[in-house]
Amino acid sequence: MARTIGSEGARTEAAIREAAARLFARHGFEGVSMRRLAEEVGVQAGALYRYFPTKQALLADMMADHLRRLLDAWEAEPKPRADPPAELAAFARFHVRYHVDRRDEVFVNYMELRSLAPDHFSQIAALRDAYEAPLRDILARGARAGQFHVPDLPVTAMALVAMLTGVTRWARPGGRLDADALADLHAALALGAVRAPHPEPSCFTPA
Amino acid sequence: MARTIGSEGARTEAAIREAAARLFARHGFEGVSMRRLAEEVGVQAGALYRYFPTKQALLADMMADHLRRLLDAWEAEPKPRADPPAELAAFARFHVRYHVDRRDEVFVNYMELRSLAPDHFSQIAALRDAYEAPLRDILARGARAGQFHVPDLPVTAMALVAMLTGVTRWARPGGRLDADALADLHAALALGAVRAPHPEPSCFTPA
Amino acid sequence: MARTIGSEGARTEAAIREAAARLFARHGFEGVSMRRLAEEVGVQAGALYRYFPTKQALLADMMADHLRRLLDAWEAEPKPRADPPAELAAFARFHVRYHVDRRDEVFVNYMELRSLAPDHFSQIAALRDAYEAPLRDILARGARAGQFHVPDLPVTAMALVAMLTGVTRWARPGGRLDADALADLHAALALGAVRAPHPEPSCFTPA
Amino acid sequence: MARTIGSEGARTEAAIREAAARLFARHGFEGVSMRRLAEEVGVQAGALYRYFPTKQALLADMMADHLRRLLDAWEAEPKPRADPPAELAAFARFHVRYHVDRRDEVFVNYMELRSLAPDHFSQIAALRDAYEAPLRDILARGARAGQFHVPDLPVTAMALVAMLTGVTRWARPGGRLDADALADLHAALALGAVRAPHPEPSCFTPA
DNA sequence: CATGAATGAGCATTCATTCAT
DNA sequence: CATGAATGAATGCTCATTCAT
Repeated sequence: MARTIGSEGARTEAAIREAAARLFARHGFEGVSMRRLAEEVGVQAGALYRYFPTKQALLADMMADHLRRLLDAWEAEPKPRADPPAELAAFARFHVRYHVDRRDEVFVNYMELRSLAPDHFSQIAALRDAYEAPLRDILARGARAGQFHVPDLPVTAMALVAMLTGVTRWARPGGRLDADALADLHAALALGAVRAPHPEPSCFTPA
Repeated sequence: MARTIGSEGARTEAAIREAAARLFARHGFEGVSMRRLAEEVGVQAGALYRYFPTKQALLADMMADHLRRLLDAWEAEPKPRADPPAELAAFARFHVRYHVDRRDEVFVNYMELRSLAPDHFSQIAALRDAYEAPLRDILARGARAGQFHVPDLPVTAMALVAMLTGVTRWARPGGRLDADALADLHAALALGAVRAPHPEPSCFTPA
Repeated sequence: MARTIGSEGARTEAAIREAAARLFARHGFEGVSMRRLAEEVGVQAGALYRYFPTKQALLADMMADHLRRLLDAWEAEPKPRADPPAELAAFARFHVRYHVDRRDEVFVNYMELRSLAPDHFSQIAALRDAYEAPLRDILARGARAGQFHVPDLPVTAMALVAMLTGVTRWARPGGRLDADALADLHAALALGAVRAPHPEPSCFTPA
Repeated sequence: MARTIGSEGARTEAAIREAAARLFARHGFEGVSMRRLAEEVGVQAGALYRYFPTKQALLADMMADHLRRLLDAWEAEPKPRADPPAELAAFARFHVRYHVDRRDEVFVNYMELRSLAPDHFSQIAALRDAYEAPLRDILARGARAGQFHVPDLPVTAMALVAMLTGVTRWARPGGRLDADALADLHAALALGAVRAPHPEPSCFTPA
């Protein structure tokens, strides 16, 4: 019988990643043993080492993988251009929707930075910074245009990301609100947080 | 003859709490061994068990202690009354200042909930809920008064807490901004996030 | 490719059982550490846990195993029928011979009942009761036939077992008397202990 | 206020001995910690070391003490003289009654020999031997007089002691039979075990 | 591609014991 | 006479990892 493309091995590796995301999210990186992970996958512990040289490498790999897919997804997202408020809303909506759908991976990414050895850490930190760069750019352009009030760009960007990511701490699939509703609510909060406080001039000035 | 009040024992217990907060925050609860903790305190591992019956009990004790002191501090805080926007700003400023000054304890409290056994967990969850209750109350009153736009109260409260707490992830003592500056910046963001969007009527109505 | 049947694993497990019987008998269950046991077997302590999930389970397993083999051996023993004195002598001889040859296992079985958790305990107690049942049966039939004087059946059965088992406390292979001699001596004592006291009628009656 | 004769200290020491007998009997010497013992007595663990230099010394002390009191009690016991069967019955009755009333101490004495260091061990072994000497003497005289059938003196003595002591393994105060009933039953068994099998000569010889 | 057996270090916890007070 | 604090070694057990098969 013909083998599936990518063969057994590829399927096993995918199963390891999935199981690791689930277990690391629930019990923490240090709280999951290779034996437990192997059991979830349905192999012996030794077999995991065919796919990842160490437990730490598995974690770093998962985290980098997640961030790269996040960046790709943002690239692929249809986005408004040259309209910072619309862009910010789009970013917030995208961020919440993407994160709510991938709670486990996100949780691991945000919680287990401290479990990384220094060289893995800087690789991951660079990817995260790359993902947050467009947000800083949107805020900067909106501020220059007088649409946003951003007294401190880096702090504001980090505060918004913290708020938008916080949703993964409590949102559950099948909860009261679906991903779209959560995305809209958070987009409104993010937009409000930085909106320039006095659009009153609009009453009097032609501008 | 009576022992000196506050003798060795009390000092050792305090040292354990301090060292535990520091180490748990940096390496995670599961990432710190009792041996490592004892070394930091300057005793042998066995001595820790004179003060806390298990490692888990030490964690739960620290978390409950932190939350009780947080609740007490908020009680003691001079607060504006009957002015939701001012109250929200006060809450945000208090929260950021308190949290930035106690980064380790906060971090442990927000990260290690999953390390708690169920009964410890519910005790801690109740304390956290008690702390967030005044925020929900402020938002509710502000919304009723038309000062805030709060389409979903619980989600908004959690989003604001996530934003205000996020600062502990990156703020360092001696960083570019001091606690007061960070408090002001976050208070403005929080207020903006829920501020009712159209004060425009002021242009047209006499009100 | 299939592993050799009875490979390393099976040999290691057998070695653990043997070493455990020897060490538990000499130093008591609580007096033997898993490290010490592993050393005797020639492996690291952790390796023991591939074969027995806990130290307690190892003990219970050994005890149940011993009792099952004892029951099987008694089943397989050629026995006189319908002649209680001969049956009692056969039981006594069997018991002493079997026990003298397996001093360590017997000693552990009789001494370490208290080290068992309740569920393990009742399993072992049931097996012991099953082994002593035939003895009670022999005594009962002999008493009914007037061949034995048994004023209290359970007490007598326990007293006999205590006497017959006591030999394991001091008998050593290569001692003054071999297993058969010990068996005969104890059989005579047991028989005497319950023999109906007055065969005197033989003097006067023709019977 | 006048101190009780023997003062606090003597009472504490007695309490330690009592608690130790109870706990060692139930959980084994190695199964009882000095802390647990101290708790039972109502003092801190350190206080035990005022009375016994080590845990091992406490055990040896208890065991020697028990055997000395046992020897003294046998000395003080009113005994038949020059009538081996009556003497054996008296010994058996005494042994069972004394042992049933002091189950904990007896149990510890018989079980924990192996927990003794060599020098303590030989001291205890000598005392036990001294206690069993009269039994061997009775058997020897009875055999010489043709009243007993004793093909092997040391084995018979040990077998009888094993039988008579076995009662402590299951007898409970308040059980179906009281100490006297148990003593009588065991005396009859012991006597029967060694009684010369054929008193028939009495039929024919004037003797 | 995976197993089954094992290692050696480490874990949380408990121990008998000491000693200043 | 006793406590409260601590030690240092040991306990049962789990871990990430290795490797012959």
